[in-house]
Amino acid sequence: MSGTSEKRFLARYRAEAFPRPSVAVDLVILTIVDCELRVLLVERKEHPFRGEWALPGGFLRVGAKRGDFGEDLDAAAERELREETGLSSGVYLEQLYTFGKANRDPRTRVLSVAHYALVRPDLVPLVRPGGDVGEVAWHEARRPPRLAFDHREILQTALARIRGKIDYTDIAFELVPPTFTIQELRAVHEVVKGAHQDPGNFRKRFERMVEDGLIERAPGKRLTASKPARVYRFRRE
Amino acid sequence: MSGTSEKRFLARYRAEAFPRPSVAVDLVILTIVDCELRVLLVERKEHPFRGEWALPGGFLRVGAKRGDFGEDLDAAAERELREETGLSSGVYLEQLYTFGKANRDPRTRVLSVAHYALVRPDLVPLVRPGGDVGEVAWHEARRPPRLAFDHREILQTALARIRGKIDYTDIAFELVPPTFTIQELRAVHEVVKGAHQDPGNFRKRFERMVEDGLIERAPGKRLTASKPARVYRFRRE
DNA sequence: CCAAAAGTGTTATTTATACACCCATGT
DNA sequence: ACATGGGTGTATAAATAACACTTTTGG
Repeated sequence: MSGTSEKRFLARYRAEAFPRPSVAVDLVILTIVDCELRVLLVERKEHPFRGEWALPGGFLRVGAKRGDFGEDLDAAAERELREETGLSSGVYLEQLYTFGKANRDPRTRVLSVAHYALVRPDLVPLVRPGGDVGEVAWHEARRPPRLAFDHREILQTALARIRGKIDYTDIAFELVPPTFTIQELRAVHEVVKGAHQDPGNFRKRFERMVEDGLIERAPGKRLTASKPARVYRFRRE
Repeated sequence: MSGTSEKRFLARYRAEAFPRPSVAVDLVILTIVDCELRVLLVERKEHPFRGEWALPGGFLRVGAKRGDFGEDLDAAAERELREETGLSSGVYLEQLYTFGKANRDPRTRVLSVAHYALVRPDLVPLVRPGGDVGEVAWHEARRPPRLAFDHREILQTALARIRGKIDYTDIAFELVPPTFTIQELRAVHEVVKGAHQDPGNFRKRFERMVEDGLIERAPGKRLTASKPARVYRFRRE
């Protein structure tokens, strides 16, 4: 398969012949706290956009030496997530879109391969902003402050994505604790869609998921302001 | 907004400090001919994978000089599409996914920002493979030949994408001529989903789209092997 | 007792699925 | 005349939506 002429070609290949873009991996890290969608933002310590809020992210590591090509793209996203939150597992992470307007970064040509992450509310207290950065905080995802670069557009794209996926995928379960009540799951749908969900009708959808084996009863009850509610858990296959 | 300290920072910024990946824009160009999903492939003239089939594509153009940052990512995709097919309008083009395994290209680190395009069957005869390349041909998308790089995975991803989108978007209309019969649109659904669609039931869905103003009657009839069929057209808003 | 939220039920409308059948046309 | 495929109808099941109601708890 790999003939000698191909080997010779590769040995002679000059990778530096053409200019290349930098590639950033930016993260839209979302959670729900107090029935509000929140996004994790960092304050920029350096130019450009110094002092403004931005999505956490970093550059894709590309090996410098021959034979070392660096890290996989999805590994870079996981590394960034770990660096920014301290969380290394139990977080849903998915590639979102690649943003590539030529002048989106004033420094040089930078492509942003944006990803989004969904952090369960029970993990939020464990989030430990990574070492070197300055201010890090959760903000209202729907009313973010002024954002650096095209990060506002990236955020909007992420919100549109989860809104579109919540009805036919399992992502809602990434935004509730390991055990949850019907109302808690309904609250997730309401927050993500930004629309009221009828409790009775939602219950029917919920019960269908139980029948289908997607959800199962969990022991115990959840104490609320009134009548305690039954708790369930998502059955990961 | 852009203070003098920021201007100084940008003036001093050394873009070449860290190694960068090459960024390719690869295209999954699909059409339907004779009730079969087809993908446009090119034969590689150079190493690596010389002589094997591959998705058409090329490198993102990044400006070399300061102040010239090159072309937008979506402009690059359109340019590639034009170069490979000669078609400059009337073709649906959408970003698919960015593939970034570190060793997906044996030459050097190359990210592939894959896009997919849908070419209406009436435009297929107008396709003029661009200048310099060698063999170019339509292949069965479901049974492609051996493909270079990770292009098989990219193709599969594109097929999965259109399968998932055909029921709740307008992409089916990108795979029929400007005017079409109910059966022609049904054939598109059957080919994309790979499953039989009941003619009577599909007609009901179709009629609902007519009521909703999404589709309208077009003058004339389509001659078939038997009774001539009514033709319709998609109403672009 | 009472407010609040959990949990249940009713009905109408729309949509999906399976399938039987009529009708116009070219050969 | 007849096979072919266009065009139509019917019955059932299931999903969606609007909304009224009962029950169980904490205060």
